[in-house]
Amino acid sequence: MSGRSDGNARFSDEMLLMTARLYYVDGLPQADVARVMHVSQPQVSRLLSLARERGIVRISVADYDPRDRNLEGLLVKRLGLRHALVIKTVRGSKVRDLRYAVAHFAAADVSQFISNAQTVAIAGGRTLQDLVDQLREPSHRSGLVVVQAMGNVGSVPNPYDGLELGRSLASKWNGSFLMLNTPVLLPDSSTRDAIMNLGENQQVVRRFSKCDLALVGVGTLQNSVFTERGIFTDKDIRNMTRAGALGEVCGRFFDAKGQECDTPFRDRVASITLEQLRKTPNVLAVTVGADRAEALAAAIKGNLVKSLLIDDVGAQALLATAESVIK
Amino acid sequence: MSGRSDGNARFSDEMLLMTARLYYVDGLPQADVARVMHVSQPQVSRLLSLARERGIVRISVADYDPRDRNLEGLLVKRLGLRHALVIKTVRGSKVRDLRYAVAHFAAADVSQFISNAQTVAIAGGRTLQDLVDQLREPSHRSGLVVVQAMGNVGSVPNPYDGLELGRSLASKWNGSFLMLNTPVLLPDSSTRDAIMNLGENQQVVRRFSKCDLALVGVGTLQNSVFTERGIFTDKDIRNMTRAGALGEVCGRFFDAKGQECDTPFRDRVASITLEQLRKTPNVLAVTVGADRAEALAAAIKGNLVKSLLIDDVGAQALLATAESVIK
DNA sequence: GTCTATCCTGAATAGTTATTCGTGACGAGG
DNA sequence: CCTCGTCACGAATAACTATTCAGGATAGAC
Repeated sequence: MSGRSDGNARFSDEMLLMTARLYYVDGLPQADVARVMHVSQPQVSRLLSLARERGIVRISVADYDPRDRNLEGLLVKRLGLRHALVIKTVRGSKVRDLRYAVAHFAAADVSQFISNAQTVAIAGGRTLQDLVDQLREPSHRSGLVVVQAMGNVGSVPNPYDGLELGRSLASKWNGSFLMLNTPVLLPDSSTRDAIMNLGENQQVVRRFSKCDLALVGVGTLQNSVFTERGIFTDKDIRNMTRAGALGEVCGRFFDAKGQECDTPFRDRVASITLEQLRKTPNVLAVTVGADRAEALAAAIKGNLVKSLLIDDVGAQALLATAESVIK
Repeated sequence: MSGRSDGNARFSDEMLLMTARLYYVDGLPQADVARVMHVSQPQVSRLLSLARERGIVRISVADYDPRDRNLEGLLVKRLGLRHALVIKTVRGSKVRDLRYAVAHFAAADVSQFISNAQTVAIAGGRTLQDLVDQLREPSHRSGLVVVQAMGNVGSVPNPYDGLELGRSLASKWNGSFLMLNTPVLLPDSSTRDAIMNLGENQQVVRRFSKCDLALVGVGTLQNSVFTERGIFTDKDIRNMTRAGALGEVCGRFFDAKGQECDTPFRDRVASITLEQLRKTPNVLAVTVGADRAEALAAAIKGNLVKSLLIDDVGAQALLATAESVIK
């Protein structure tokens, strides 16, 4: 609790001021400033960052609100969402960049959600990955428990699966992480039950009912974890379609009303159940793009999803879909 | 007087704002900003400079006063100078960098002097060169007449001789320049008079009496135009010393009282006379360093110099010299 | 006094930004 | 419809800036 408050006290304000003036006001390159100040160019670079730090130089940017409050309001009002985060995006971007932008601009708000929670369930997905990457714990708080919401897909660990995301999220909040130690899809219902009842997994399953917050993606038939990783065949997809499946959350498929579809897969999935999600106070779906509109509308209608983080184009598509259903 | 007021109107403020936010607030490198904004990195660079231009980004530096007002006050008070510009400098700098710094920080103030003048005489010297290099005409004014205060030294044109400096100064103010077409040192008095009376040079000589402002350097015996260019021999210097010479202005040597020394050189010099300088309302001496203190003190005492631009170390030395003389 | 441990520095260089320049798009004039 | 002039764009690259690293200075421990 002694000195050490500021960094380098050895540089006088006068010196920093002169350096800053030459660089920022007069526009000299650092090498020229260095000659005038009789120091080396690297030192000028250091002096300048110190000057910024000490507030001798101030760079202010007019406020930019990355959120589309208008669309957010519509989503909350028309779909009954608890929270909506709609991020403005640039048209024509690649999905990869879109995900990054959405995650970047939403990070601060999502951090709030997380900091207010005790227990958080987390699924997988690339937008979720970007989001977790961008998160920074706002204050040095501890006690957060993160649980993996669904089993692992395939045997190759993947940086955007719940396992990695959960681990990363927990470490950022200095919290603890509980993994769900099982493949997401098991050969049959009894095996599934057996594995989920193992002592270690019971730790996790018990938490599924006690989460304050779940972070999930929402998939479509064409674009779910199973489809993407090649676990589903075309035939499987047709079967699912026949069963009325419109979307997927945590490996579980649901219909237009957000009710879980009764298919052979149903009881082989190791993940938080839709019923448990429904009982979770806040379920934040994180998606990007317009192609998930129907699935999202259904998930929201079924109360599987309570809050939404999405790009503005996706939000507009979702609203359009919801409207057309009402008509 | 039509459109064309601002640069690129094709970029929305929204876009600039977002770019600026990502770069300045979030600290992303331009390449990353480019991906998010779906443009190229060079475009981000352009967007950012446009954002600064439009005031969306503001970089402010606490005011830095490069002048030592305290020393200036002392100089004006104790030596009776009209104006004193004392520039703060960093100890240990090379003379080259010192000259640059002094010129840089004084440029704006000297520009004022020049803009207020009708006719300006200019001598040579390296600090003067740096000064002229840094000058920018403040408003687009015309009508300035610049005259070369002393003949040329040697046959190799030199970028810090009056010829070049005068040409450069005049062009910056969109004024006209009159050169003094002669070597500074002639074989004898009659040749000197003959050349100075040539029609073309008479144009210039006549102006010598009508200058509002003269920009000059002040030399010492060890360090004058003549010494530096190898025109003086050691013997010449000894002769000068014997004649009481302490300093030099425009090729003319003066003693401790600022009176011109009566030496063989005296009548062979082609330049503005000391008497003409005395009658010039403002003579700004521009020097750097402590070694000219005595010469400066004498020049000021003799009313050859009315104003002074100097570094703080030089100013202090000058004050010390002046004090010791008084005692 | 000697030995660490720590900190500071600038040369070298990795990393980032600004500019140049060739290309292609667009529009006015033929 | 073609030609020409103008302009904007981004690839290449020049210019500039930040960081790394190794060596030297300094302060404190013994």
